Amino acid sequence: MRAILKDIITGALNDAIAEGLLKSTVDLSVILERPKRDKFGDFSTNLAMLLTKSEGRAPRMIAEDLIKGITASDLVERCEVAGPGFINIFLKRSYWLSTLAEILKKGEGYGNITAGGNKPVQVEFVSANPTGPLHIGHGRGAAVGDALANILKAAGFDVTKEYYINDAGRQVQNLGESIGLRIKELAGEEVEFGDNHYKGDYIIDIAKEYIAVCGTDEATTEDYKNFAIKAMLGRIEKDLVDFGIVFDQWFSERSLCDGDKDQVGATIAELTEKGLAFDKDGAKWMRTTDFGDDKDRVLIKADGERTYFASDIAYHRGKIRRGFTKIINVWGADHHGYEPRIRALFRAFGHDDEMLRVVFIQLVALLRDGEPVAMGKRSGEFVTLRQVMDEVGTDACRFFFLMRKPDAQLDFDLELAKKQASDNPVFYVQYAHARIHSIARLAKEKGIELPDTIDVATLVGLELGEEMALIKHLAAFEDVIEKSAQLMEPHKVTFYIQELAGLYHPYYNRQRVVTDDKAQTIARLLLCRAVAQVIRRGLALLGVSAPESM
RNA sequence: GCGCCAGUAGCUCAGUUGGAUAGAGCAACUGCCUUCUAAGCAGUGGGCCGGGGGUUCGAAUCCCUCCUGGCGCACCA
Repeated sequence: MRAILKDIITGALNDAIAEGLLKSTVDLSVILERPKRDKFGDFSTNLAMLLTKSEGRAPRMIAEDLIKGITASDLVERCEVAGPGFINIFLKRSYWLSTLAEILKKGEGYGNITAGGNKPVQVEFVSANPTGPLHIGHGRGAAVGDALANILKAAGFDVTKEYYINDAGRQVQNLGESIGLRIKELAGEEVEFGDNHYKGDYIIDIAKEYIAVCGTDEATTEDYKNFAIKAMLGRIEKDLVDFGIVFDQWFSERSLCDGDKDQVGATIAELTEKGLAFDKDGAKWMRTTDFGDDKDRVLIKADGERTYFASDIAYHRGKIRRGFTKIINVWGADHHGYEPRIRALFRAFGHDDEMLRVVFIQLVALLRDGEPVAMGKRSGEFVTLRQVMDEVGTDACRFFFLMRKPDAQLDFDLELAKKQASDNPVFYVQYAHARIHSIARLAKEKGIELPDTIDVATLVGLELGEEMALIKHLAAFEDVIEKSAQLMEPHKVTFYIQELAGLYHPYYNRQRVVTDDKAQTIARLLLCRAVAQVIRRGLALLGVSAPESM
């Protein structure tokens, strides 16, 4: 739709130039916006104001020369110059009705656009260490990552969702040791835990599982570690599945340094060859400062052990090699200091680091009736995703995680999320959907049949201002998806469907859909169907269900 | 000290290639159920867009500076 309008305006511009009214040949990309006020039209452009410099004339005069060509289009009802030189465009009602017909025709596919050009994109998210259960911070990352993946898919990208498993290195070593200690303890031995050991109850559970499966024979920390990683990942995957998230790929860090195909070693060797790695103080470093980092980074420590960063350069190198043209990492905001070195890696290997996009997830502050849940601002770290999910349900949980832009701290009120009233946004939106289905059921009972083919004539019964407002909002859905994908901000979809529900409820309250006026009833039923369809699709992008009755 | 993110209505937040009178939800107050779900709707009040400079026809938006808050500055992951 936007494209059609741009064509109209560009056409008007060219006409004006051809007639000698304008002289500018500057290639301006036409900026179209949806004005805040109805009286400013369905769309407006500031093109004339942008041309003042090159034309050397007042913007309103330039605008006058442009509106002739715009008005000539048969989609345009009228077109006027306003304010400092805006061109406000009003489209014909028939245009909007045909748009609604189009939306209905596309059905569930409405919302799919081609902006992504089918380019392969990877979204890596959650990637929590398999050393403990997912907490609500991970949950927010999971909700954002998954919604982002859905939105990018709708925007026409070829998306792969990936979880990076940190199954190598110190942390999982600590995990193995922790299990070993608990097993000894269970056997009645006196044990002492170190600061680095995991002491949660889940460790005891896994220790018991180990005994049940493998017996009490002497075993190595390596055995415990491998068992525990598997057990933890099983729990994490279960949490995620129950949260509605299924990954395309689980990528093991360990697989990057498996003996014969040691990609970490190979990547380090390559950096050394390029002169980008050097030895200092008994350690091997990467010269990340050459690529914008504020200090160089250690790859291999003086004790011979590799750093996490060493694995990560091999991992990201691999992402590029796997052919992804856009690489998205969803990280906790506390990792933002890590971004420059990863960016450095892209540039070190001659890639445009623009292909990397890191989405940072801010903390979640859990509240109950407005009061902080646990002491301390990091309460989110101590509450598991499972607890919250079980308490408020996955729908409310996911919706709440997506109500704010990822990089803004989020207040999550558990009582509000459970509340079945209009001040709970998730219920507000779902309720609009359920109401429409309720009407549809009534219509069906009354034997009202909807036509198979829908055109403008079918919809002429829609003539109220609030009906046009609904249609125009429906028509904006694809723009929202494009923008949301482009900026990697799923909350735009959340806001959009809240607005849509906010337009629908008053309409429902004021107007009756099923009446004795057959033609009007059918038109209104179709409008309702379109609203339900878009709400359902929007909720689906967020990973939230759309119940047909509540 | 340096870096990143933020500061918009009482609260939580939208507002992103600079646009017209800065928006929404909640909370508060006042109304609305013989009618498709009142789990809803209508109305009212509410703002030096953190402060100060600058850029220009125009700034919440861009630049500089200061203040405040969060986070990060490992041979941890």
